Amino acid sequence: MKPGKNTKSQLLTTAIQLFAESGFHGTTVDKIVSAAGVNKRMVYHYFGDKEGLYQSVIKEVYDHLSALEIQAFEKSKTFRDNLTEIIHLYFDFLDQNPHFTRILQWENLNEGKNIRSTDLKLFKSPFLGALERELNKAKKTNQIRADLDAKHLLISLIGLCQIYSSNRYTLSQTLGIDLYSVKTRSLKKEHTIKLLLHGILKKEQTPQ
Amino acid sequence: MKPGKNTKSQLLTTAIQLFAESGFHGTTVDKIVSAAGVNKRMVYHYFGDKEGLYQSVIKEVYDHLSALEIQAFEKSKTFRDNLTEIIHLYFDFLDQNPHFTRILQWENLNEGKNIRSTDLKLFKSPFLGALERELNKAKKTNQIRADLDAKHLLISLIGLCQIYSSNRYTLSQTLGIDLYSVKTRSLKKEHTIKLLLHGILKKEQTPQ
Amino acid sequence: MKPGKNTKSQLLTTAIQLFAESGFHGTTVDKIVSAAGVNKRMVYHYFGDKEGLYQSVIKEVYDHLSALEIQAFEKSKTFRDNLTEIIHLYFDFLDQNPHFTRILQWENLNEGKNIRSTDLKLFKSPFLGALERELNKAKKTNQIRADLDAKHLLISLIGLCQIYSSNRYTLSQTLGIDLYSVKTRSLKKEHTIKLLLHGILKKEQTPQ
Amino acid sequence: MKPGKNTKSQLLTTAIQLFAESGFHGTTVDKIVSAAGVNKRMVYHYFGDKEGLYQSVIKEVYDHLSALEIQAFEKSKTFRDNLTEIIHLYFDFLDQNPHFTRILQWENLNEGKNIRSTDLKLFKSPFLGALERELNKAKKTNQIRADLDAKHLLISLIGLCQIYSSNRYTLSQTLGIDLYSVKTRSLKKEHTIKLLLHGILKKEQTPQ
DNA sequence: CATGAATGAGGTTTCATTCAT
DNA sequence: CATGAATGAAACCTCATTCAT
Repeated sequence: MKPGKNTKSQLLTTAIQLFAESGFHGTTVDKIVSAAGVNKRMVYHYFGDKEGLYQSVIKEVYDHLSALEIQAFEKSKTFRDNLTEIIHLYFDFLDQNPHFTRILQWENLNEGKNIRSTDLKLFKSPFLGALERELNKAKKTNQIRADLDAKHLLISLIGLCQIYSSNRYTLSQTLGIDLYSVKTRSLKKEHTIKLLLHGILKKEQTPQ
Repeated sequence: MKPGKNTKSQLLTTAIQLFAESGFHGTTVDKIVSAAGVNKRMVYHYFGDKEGLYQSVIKEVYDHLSALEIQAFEKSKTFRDNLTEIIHLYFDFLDQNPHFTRILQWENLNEGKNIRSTDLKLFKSPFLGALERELNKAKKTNQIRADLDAKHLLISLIGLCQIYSSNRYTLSQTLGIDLYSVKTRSLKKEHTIKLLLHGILKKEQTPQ
Repeated sequence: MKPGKNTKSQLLTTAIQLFAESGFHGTTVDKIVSAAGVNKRMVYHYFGDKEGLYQSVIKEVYDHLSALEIQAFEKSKTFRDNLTEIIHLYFDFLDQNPHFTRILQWENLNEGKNIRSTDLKLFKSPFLGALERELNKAKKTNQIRADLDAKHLLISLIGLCQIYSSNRYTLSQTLGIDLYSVKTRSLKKEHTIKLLLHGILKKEQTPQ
Repeated sequence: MKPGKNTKSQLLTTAIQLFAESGFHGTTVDKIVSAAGVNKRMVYHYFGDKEGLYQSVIKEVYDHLSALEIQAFEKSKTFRDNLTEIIHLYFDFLDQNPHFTRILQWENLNEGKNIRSTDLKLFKSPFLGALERELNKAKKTNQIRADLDAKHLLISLIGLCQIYSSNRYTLSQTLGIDLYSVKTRSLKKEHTIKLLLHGILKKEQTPQ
């Protein structure tokens, strides 16, 4: 293993963590290099400047997200089970990868400046392709409403799942409940799955 | 009008705008006072420090949000119309008050540090009370699923609406569509209302 | 009682305390007016500026010191008792007026800038006159060494007494004893009186 | 010589001078770096903050003082000569190291805040050990009073010598003499030595 | 490839003082 | 006589970045 690679990946790993925690302006190069245990100069050697490091972080996050698609829609059979599965998958992903989703939120607040300026142009949602295929199949077999648009449905799915983490603190405040108690964790899945299935499936397919 | 009040409110207004745009760390006191046209010292006179100003901004946002409840669930009659109305209201609010919703998102990323440290403890969601009342009425008349929980439903509603603005830039990127074109603006409302109504209403009540 | 006088004296009292504690540069006008409970503008009204207030403080301290002379050398009879008395007096004065002696120390460190620029030119040590008279009497009666100079003796007396308070903290550190324990308080008096009496009196007058 | 060491020691040297002249609050970081000819950032690089620099200065002063003991009580023979020698030494030290003694005085006025917070805990007076040894010898040979305590004697010695510099300006003012004229410089030594010797020695040992 | 020192611009905050009423 | 708002200079400190080795 080349020693340099180690320094670079160490920087990237630490930067993901710190940028996720505090955003671009809330993190300093000093904090990153000190947490990573590498020399400050190395940031400029490997990434040009702080912004270069940040963009590498964004790219890393997107690459990580891509891996999701591979898992989705592979095991289950019926559309209904597939949708159930995907919601579980997405909730679990959000829980297990808070760094990555936080980075996306910072980036959205920064108005996507860094997404546009990188070579991520071609990136597609990891779910979209799979969802479109499944949706078409289900429409043909008359299982779901015919007017459903895959993109909007995907947006809704993401919104329904992400809101629990993205607005975790303000919702806790205004609703007076802890969104991350064990109890709530299973309740939110159940609620979301039911809502989506009822919202999508034709009447005769609707679960009790 | 007292002379000092003007300076203070000028600072607050400008701070809301700039904190909304760039977050706490992305904004400088210098930028704020220069945009507000007041002396820098006044920030410390009225708000203690930068963080005090930020907390006043948060408080202002919450106070503004409270005004929403007054409008909700007042005009329409049936539950179905009421829900439709509330979604329109919420989408419109998000569109018309990007500053306020952005502030909340920054604050969520900051892990709610400032929400907790202020005297906003007693704040309740402006919609929750109204939604709970409507939900109970609709359950009694057998219009909706009996297992629906008002808080989770509210979370879902917020998630379905907010995702279009909160993830505007990453979604545009990954789905390849402009979420704020005129066409999409009406499509998203239509889609969301249908999804929610189907998701909630009993089968015989479901719209075609 | 005029209300203005009250404000002025309130400022002066508070300023003595704060300047004594932290010196000229360690104290702010804001702290003084806030502790005094008066409006900031009043400092400039009554004293011109911060330095004017400081000089008024110095003057107040000197005036206070003058009152000492009245007490000294009045009650006792023999020179020996008189000297004993004066040392007691001086130690007690230092203990009871820490503010005043501290002010003098700050001023010495400031190289006497404010002493010289005020109208304190004519001020004399409260002890010097009395000491000179006593010394002359004692020399004539052959009680003490003939080569003693009143001024140097006074300096030594001040030095012997003041060192316990002026170097309180560094001495505590380097000698490992608390200079302000009850025990030390009487020991230091005893020690100093003996040292001075032995140092001054002719052999046949020396106490055992 | 390492490149950085130079900047650090340059800062320290300049800081000793300026802190001695004007105290902690009377000196600014800007003045120090400009006088030292180094970049302001270096203060924070090497010392953390202004207070860190100040504490390093205090430590430097103490370390410097330690060097005194080596010289004391080495050359002369009799106790009387030794005491004479030590007073000369101390007066000379005060004259030659005004910076160091002033720093101690500032620190005493600051109530020893920085002495206590550093690792100077173990520091001992450079004179105390030597003085105790000499005192014991002299007591055994019946040269001095048996009731003399080394610590109080040391305090008195310091007080007798230091008062000329510590109260230089107020004494000049109130006694009307220049304490630093050539004439006074030798007079004060003579006076102090005589006073101390008379104050300590047994009668038959007392000088004429 | 790696390091610690160095830099200058700019950040937040505090100061003594003055203004308007 | 008294007040709170306002001011500009300057204080302490931090930033991203570069230099010299």
